[in-house]
Amino acid sequence: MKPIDPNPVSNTANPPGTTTVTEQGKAEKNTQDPYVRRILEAARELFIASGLEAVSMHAIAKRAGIGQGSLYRRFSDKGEICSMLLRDSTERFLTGLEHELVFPEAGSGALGHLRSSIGRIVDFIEQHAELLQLIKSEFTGKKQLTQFEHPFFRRLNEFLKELLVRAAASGEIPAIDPQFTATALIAVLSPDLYLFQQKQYGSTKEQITAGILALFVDGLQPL
Amino acid sequence: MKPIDPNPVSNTANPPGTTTVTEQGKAEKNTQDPYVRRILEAARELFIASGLEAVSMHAIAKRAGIGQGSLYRRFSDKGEICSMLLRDSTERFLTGLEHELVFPEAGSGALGHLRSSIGRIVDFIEQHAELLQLIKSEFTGKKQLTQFEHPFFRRLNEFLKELLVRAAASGEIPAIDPQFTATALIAVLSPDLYLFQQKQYGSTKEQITAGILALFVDGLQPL
DNA sequence: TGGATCAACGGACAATTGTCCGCTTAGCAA
DNA sequence: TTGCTAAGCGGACAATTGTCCGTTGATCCA
Repeated sequence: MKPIDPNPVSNTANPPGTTTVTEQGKAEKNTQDPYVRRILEAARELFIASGLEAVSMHAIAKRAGIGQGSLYRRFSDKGEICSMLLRDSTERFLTGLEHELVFPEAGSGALGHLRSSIGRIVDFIEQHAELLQLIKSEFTGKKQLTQFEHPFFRRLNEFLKELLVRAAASGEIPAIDPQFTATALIAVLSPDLYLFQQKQYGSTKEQITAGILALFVDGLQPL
Repeated sequence: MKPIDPNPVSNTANPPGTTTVTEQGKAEKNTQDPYVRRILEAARELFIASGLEAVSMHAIAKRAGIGQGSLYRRFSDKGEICSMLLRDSTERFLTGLEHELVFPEAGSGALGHLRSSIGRIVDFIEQHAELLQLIKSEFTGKKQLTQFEHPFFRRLNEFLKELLVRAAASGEIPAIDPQFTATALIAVLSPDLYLFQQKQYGSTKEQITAGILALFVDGLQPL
């Protein structure tokens, strides 16, 4: 597909032991690359000015003062640009959730933890529904992937699975398939469903949260 | 957007009382229109020959021996063509489900009915996952809609809601929000999740069905 | 300092989607 | 039959996406 994008910082050989650059590492690096900054800055300005849909890749390249090819070398579609623009938010959000996995609040158990996390996730989805939706549609369109394969949802999936495993281990819920249940939870937490319920039935955030909790927390408690 | 497509069968004034043509009616009519038949036939042939993705609207028009404009007048995108190609299957399937709503099997109650229906829906999704997926992505791309707004999922939603209402009325499950629960069920039954579980974890149809039942049938039973 | 090398730049280009509009032709009245 | 009207056909066109390749400029060595 696209040629491998080598580390643009320096042409000298990599110091031993650092040859493999993780996806994460690459993305972090990108954010500091002034070239990438220009692109992201241009995109943000245009998005704010005209809305997400109205902005073309060509327009972003032009605004950033670079060619089409150069833009596509960094970002293979608009969804990837959105991903990067959301990166700070998602990173902070996921890190926060994962941090609590290491130092859980005492007292409420894994199921209580799940309950409060779902609330926070719904908050986050609500805040970023539109961008997340665009990320998803670009992502699934080009690369034949489902939303579940997006890095953000992957990490969320792992997080939820861990909570479910803990709840099962401590006997708070019966032994269900934690992998499947976590994915199902992601499906229900997706911006898609949120936006639909809101638009179609005028559901509030509280109603949606309650519905999810009834299914995935209360519903799982031992009979 | 596109000019209203009047009933192509006759130019004479409509008989009184039949002026409003339902979406349903329009679609039924289309299927019989030889012009539309040609398009669907061409599309089917090309799809079989080259796969869904590889076929362009232009190619379909060319194969059908008509112009681009004429093609777009009938079908605003590839997803709509797929919808129509699947129409017979979905119609038969939904009619079957809805029929049982009127004449339910005695003995198992609404919850048992829900259980068996979910099994049948998963079967159907499995059979048509690829086409349904394409329908969804085209649909959501152009018209800013979520998968839940597609006629097929709408009807499925209504069906599931009715079963949930009955189960709640007969005391088999607690009084949950049937509308939300039905939509959540759709989200979990979507081809997206099915394909992901299958591809990523090699899940079988039985495992997926079991996971759904655990959440939406067993999980809802009174505590 | 000068030349060789090569990564990466960016614009031109092909492919696709969806719209628009001039022309054809079917249907009707005289 | 002839002329009128309008439905709708279909190709040309604009817009967008994503790729390819000729060119540029930085780095390194002599």
